Amino acid sequence: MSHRPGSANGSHGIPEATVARLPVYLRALSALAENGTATVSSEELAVAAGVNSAKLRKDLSHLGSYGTRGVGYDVDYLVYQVSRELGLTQDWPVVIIGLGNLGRALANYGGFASRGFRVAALLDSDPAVVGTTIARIPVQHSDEMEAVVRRHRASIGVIATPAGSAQSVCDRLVASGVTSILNFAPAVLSVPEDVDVRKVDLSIELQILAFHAQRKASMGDPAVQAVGS
Amino acid sequence: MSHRPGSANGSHGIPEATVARLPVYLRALSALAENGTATVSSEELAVAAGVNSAKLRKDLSHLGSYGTRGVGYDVDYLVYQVSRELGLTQDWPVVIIGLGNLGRALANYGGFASRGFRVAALLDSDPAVVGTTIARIPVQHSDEMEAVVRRHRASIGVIATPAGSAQSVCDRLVASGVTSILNFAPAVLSVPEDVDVRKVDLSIELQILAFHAQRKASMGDPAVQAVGS
DNA sequence: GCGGCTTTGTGCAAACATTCACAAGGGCGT
DNA sequence: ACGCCCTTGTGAATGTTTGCACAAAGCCGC
Repeated sequence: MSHRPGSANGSHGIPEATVARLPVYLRALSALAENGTATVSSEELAVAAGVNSAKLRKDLSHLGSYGTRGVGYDVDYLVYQVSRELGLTQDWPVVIIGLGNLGRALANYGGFASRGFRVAALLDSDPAVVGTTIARIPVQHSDEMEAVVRRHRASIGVIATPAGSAQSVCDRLVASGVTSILNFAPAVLSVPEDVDVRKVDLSIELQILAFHAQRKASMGDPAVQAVGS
Repeated sequence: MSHRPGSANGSHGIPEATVARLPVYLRALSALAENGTATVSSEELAVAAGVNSAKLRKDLSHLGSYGTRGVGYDVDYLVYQVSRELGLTQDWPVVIIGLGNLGRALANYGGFASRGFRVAALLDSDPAVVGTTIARIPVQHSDEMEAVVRRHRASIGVIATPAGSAQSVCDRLVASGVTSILNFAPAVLSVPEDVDVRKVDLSIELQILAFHAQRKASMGDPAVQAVGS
């Protein structure tokens, strides 16, 4: 990720940790709105989002003073403010590259389409897949990448290829003008300063779980407890 | 996630931020090992893992002094040490619940099986899916969850159900003895202290990308620059 | 064996994030 | 209009993470 160190807390800068939580708040708020709830306190929203209420208040305070003391936050208003801050009031065309099992699942994923994201095009290099239709969208050949990206004005690319092709696909996305990349391939991507990469990696998550699971398992183990003391 | 605040840097505690990076190092190391590389310097490994070399050295120093000054790290030895620390020298049976598009992709995901993780069982509540076979594994009914979890001694559960059923599936996993959960459903799960939950959520990642993309877009926009100054 | 070259491991300071605790402020009943 | 109660917004304290910069330490050639 290319975040300049000094740029985090500048004149209008929202801390990275806060940005990462805003989508969670937004989801909780949307659920409340659908529920018909008009206002919500920081404590209630914090519980729904699974965080501490002081943290939630500080996070929201970075967006502005949108609450009313003694009352709480107006749900609809806050949904709008958070959406706007996250840039979800505009349309984000997304291109998915790689339509194996995962890419197909992503293309069909409903939650994708909501909230301003729209799957604009699908690309793959396998001739057996090119030409087929997934989720009503035709799969085009990766060679068309640059033309497709420019035509759809896509600025977000999702890489769901095998690890081996991830970097070259990434390079071509960047060359086509994409500046935000969501990478599902188990590979470290190197990109220019101004391009953002976020990584989603099940294998890593499982390994982190395994670490904690092992620690929990060894807690009850007398041999290890003896060593630990 | 249920990490007691004080437990982070105890007697043998490895910082959470470090744990999250160990799998990345492990992957880079495995690639080097397959490549036939015998030793690697912190600088080389840091580049391969996409981090700063000082950070890498400090991370590794939490596991012990496994490097040789003036030389670097023995790749095979380090692979072993990191694997052991992460708990990957043992077998982790995993149960996947929910076999929609995503669950199916996960069940078929090859990288899953490597590194000690083994898909032990598949569960779904849809009668149309129960009884079918995915990746050579029969899909059983969710009602069998407790029996299946106990029979396979599974301690890791993967939730790939719709958001609506996630909490109830989670509760039943916990009741069956699962203490590590990887949640793909867009929902906040509430669990007891001793259960670890990690969340993987595309929608959130996309929203974070959108935030930064919007900021980048408004940087070049004269109107916004004027307001910023 | 010794000096020079290289790379690790780490003390320290700065940056960042979390949490507490409370003053400031707004609504509501009287 | 006033005072009480409730909840926000935030200063200050604490904890965590990062990154620099360098001393400690191993290898190699001579």
